[in-house]
Amino acid sequence: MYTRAAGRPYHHGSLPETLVAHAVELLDEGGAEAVTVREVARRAGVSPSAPFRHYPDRAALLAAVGEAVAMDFGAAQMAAVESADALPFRALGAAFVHYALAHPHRFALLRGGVFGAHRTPAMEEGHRVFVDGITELVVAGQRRGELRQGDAEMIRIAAQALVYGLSQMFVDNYLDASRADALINQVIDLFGLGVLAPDGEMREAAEGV
Amino acid sequence: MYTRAAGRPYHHGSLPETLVAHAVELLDEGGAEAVTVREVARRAGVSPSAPFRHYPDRAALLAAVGEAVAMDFGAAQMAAVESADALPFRALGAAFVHYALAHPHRFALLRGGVFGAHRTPAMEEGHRVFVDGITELVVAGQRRGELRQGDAEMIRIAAQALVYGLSQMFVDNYLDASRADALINQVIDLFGLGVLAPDGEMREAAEGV
DNA sequence: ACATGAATGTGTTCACTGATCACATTGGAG
DNA sequence: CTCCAATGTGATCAGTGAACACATTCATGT
Repeated sequence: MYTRAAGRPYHHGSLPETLVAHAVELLDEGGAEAVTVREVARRAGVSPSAPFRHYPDRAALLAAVGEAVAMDFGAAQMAAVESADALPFRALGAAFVHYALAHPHRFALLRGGVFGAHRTPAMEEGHRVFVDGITELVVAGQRRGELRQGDAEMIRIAAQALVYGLSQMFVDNYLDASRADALINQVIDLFGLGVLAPDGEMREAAEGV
Repeated sequence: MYTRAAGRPYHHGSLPETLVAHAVELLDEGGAEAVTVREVARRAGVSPSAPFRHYPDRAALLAAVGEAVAMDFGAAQMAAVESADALPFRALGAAFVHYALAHPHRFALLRGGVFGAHRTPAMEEGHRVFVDGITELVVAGQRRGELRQGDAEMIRIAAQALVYGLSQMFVDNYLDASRADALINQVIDLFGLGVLAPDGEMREAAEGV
């Protein structure tokens, strides 16, 4: 049973935003499966069916949470690339992994949202901007002669996969989070130079293509 | 209400295995969340509470599913590395991504299982063998002068992150699965050579460390 | 051969969840 | 000031994980 608190007026005023805020809270506490419509309603001090006025179903609520989280993530990435005097790639990669480490459950949601198939139209745009920005950075690096020539899009994808996978490994406790910084730097260095031995036959054969 | 089918004997005989088999079926059909204890019981033709005799709770059943899937995955990886005459890394990476593409839901489960924090003791051993095998391959490559010197463990982690992230991107429909083979090869090539331009200043500075 | 205890399956029940719907309340447009 | 659309409520439904007492069967020792 639910009975409205005495003080609060019948109409909440800004329920959608409040719901999302509490949902993010629950997400951070116990992952997506802990985000139950009822508990969100409970925290908002509202009846169990009230959220359905604003979100057709639980998935829609989670999608709204995904959008909110995506905004926050995007802002963090922007901040990182701007505060980096040099080596923007390293800064971006580190910021990406750090966000995943700081908010593992948000990262899991982003995986299915921003980077997944469940992108809402609103997120589509932000994501495109983000990705295009990175590709731009790659092209600029190529123009300066720093980065290898070739399909910039493909280079971006490889870099993204690397950072993405590294983040996931940390989140899954597969790697020791306390060694995160050192590992990130080593992995990025390796990605810069390549795993093939310098002056080795294999490298020269591959380079000669 | 549930009533036992007329023909079947009271005791099933091999319920645990049957339950896991049906659970894997459900996993492939609709992901982990589609694996409900009741539906598994239903398919096994057994009462809703029967599974709890063999698995203390749903999580334990899913763990058993994880083990079964891990075996299958491990076998696929072994087969790939053995059938590869040369370039075992490429074969391994491709097999990894292909498994993820063929069984996206299994891959998601493995993420939290084999590669995650929820490893059962039984999986721990298999995983160790797998990882040690890869590190061995790296060390062998270094001895032959093919691969760059340095911490073999770190090289393994980087390669794993790359393949892991690439798999996830395909699974999440972030990348076009029909272009998988070409992309895998390009990304692995890039990982071999490194993204820094050959004969560039940045590479020489980094190499000189 | 047979009794008996352990293992396994059944039925029922509970609390919780997502979802729906008729109804209550209220703010704002006219 | 009235009425209506938006918003919140309460009750209810089916499906879920889980616990429990009970039923059935298997296996083991004598």
